[in-house]
Amino acid sequence: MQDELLTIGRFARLCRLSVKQLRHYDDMGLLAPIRVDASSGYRYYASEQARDALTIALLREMDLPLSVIAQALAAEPERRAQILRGERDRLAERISRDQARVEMLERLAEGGLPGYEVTMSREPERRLAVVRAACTPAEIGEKVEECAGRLLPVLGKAGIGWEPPLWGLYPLDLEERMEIAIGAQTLQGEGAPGLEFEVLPGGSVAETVHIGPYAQLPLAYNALFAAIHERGLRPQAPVREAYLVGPAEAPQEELMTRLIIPIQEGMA
Amino acid sequence: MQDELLTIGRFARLCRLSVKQLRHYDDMGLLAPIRVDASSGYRYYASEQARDALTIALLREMDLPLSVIAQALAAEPERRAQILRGERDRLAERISRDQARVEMLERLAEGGLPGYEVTMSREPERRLAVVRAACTPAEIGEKVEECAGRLLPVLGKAGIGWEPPLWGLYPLDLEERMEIAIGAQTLQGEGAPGLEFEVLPGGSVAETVHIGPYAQLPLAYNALFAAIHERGLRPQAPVREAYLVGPAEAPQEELMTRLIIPIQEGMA
DNA sequence: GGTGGACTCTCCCACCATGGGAGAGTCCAC
DNA sequence: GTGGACTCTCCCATGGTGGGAGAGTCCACC
Repeated sequence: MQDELLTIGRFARLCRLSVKQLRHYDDMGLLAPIRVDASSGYRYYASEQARDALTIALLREMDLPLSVIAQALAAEPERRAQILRGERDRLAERISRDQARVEMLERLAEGGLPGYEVTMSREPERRLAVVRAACTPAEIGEKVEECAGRLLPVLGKAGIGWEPPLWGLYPLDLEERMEIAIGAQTLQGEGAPGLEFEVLPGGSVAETVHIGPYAQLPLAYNALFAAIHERGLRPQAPVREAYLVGPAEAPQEELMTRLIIPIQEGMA
Repeated sequence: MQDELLTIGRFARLCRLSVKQLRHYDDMGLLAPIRVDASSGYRYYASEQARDALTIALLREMDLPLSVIAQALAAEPERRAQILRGERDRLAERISRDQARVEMLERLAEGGLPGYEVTMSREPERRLAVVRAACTPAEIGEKVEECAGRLLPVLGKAGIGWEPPLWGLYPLDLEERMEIAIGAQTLQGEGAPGLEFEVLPGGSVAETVHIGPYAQLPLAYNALFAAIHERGLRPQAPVREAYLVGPAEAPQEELMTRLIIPIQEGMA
């Protein structure tokens, strides 16, 4: 082992980092040189610091923020593993978001930006037996499944007949805490434990049909809202989805969903 | 259709964009309000602009840079599809990088940051018959396959016997244009078309064995370089990889690779 | 013991997209 | 006419890196 100290340039080459990076890491207290000349301000690194520097480079290549790297380096092995798993989860989430994005881009590139035929029409009044839940935008998928799984047995036990398709009711905006409902159209029935009834008013609506995975619904909503706002109309909550062909009946690519956005009527 | 103009706040709510965003898009010329009051500076948008604004919001959610969105909006449908496909490819690449990162993080979290046993030892001189190629870091995988696919038939045709394993020779740094070589140890042979011979000098080396996918090799190299530099030693190109268990013999998780970095000797 | 060239220092600015906040001005319904 | 909600412009911050200016330092070679 040599005790010679390394200048920043030499050390940078060893560790596959730029001089700028090393200076930055010094400034933020992530990796300080072992000695700093008081008069010249020159930074000197020891060979032993190469391990930390290489680790930093490695973790940066995995896209960990420097602040997290600092925590990880300072932490006990157990805590460190926990931090790394947290970052792994963060990346895994980005992967799944990116996958949805790739598919949407694919579709946009194929079909062009329009791609959806939006119809302005009228809907009859419908009476739904519904089950409600609160969730974040990311959880919608599971929550909808869960609600449907609660709704159908309750209807069965209560002896309430219903008419397909299943319906979903959603707020206009995907906020952090949103109220959703899954329902089935029915004429009879007067309420049961965990079951409510909701009457969807009839009237003007904008609608379109989306064929494909639910992850690509944003494309259809984009077309719908574009059509509505272009006409100077106002959408009205709740947005309605009718699951014409659901995940139980067909693969992802063949799901068919009717999207309906009610229009506020009687605007001055 | 109403001809009323919308203030920025109203328009922002319609399009799920923030006021700040709309102002920014105006400043950069991506989406200018249809009218700007000369005295007050107030921005007024038309309902018809909602389509563009929604499209911008949609494409931003897919992580397209604003500059690319501007291009896409201004381009003809054909060119637009081309741009979108380009962005799709960019995202797809990020996905595959992220997947490699996730697996490495997983491994780091399990095995801890050390995880590799680095040995300082001596290697005998070896004479290799090699095939060379130039590539970028991203192409290494395919290029190695390709080189191996060229090497073995040539050896066979020339009647040159060789001793497993296959070897790979790489530069110390993964640069944008790197020279790699794939070779097999052999005693006989005097050259053939597209075949060269290289003698790897014997001497001090640092080595370790990596078990798992090639995408996780950076972890092993990290440990190797850390060990080398910690001792104040200098690595010397080319880095050598011996493919003890290759992709033809076992699944990804069971690949076994010996990594050898020669050490510069006789340092003053 | 010079000297030249390579290195290093600190500072400031730029990227990208967005948000926060200050301080001033504007709109509109009551 | 007034209050409250809205809008304006400016500046700053984020995170990680790179570029460049202008000044200072190191060291090997002559």
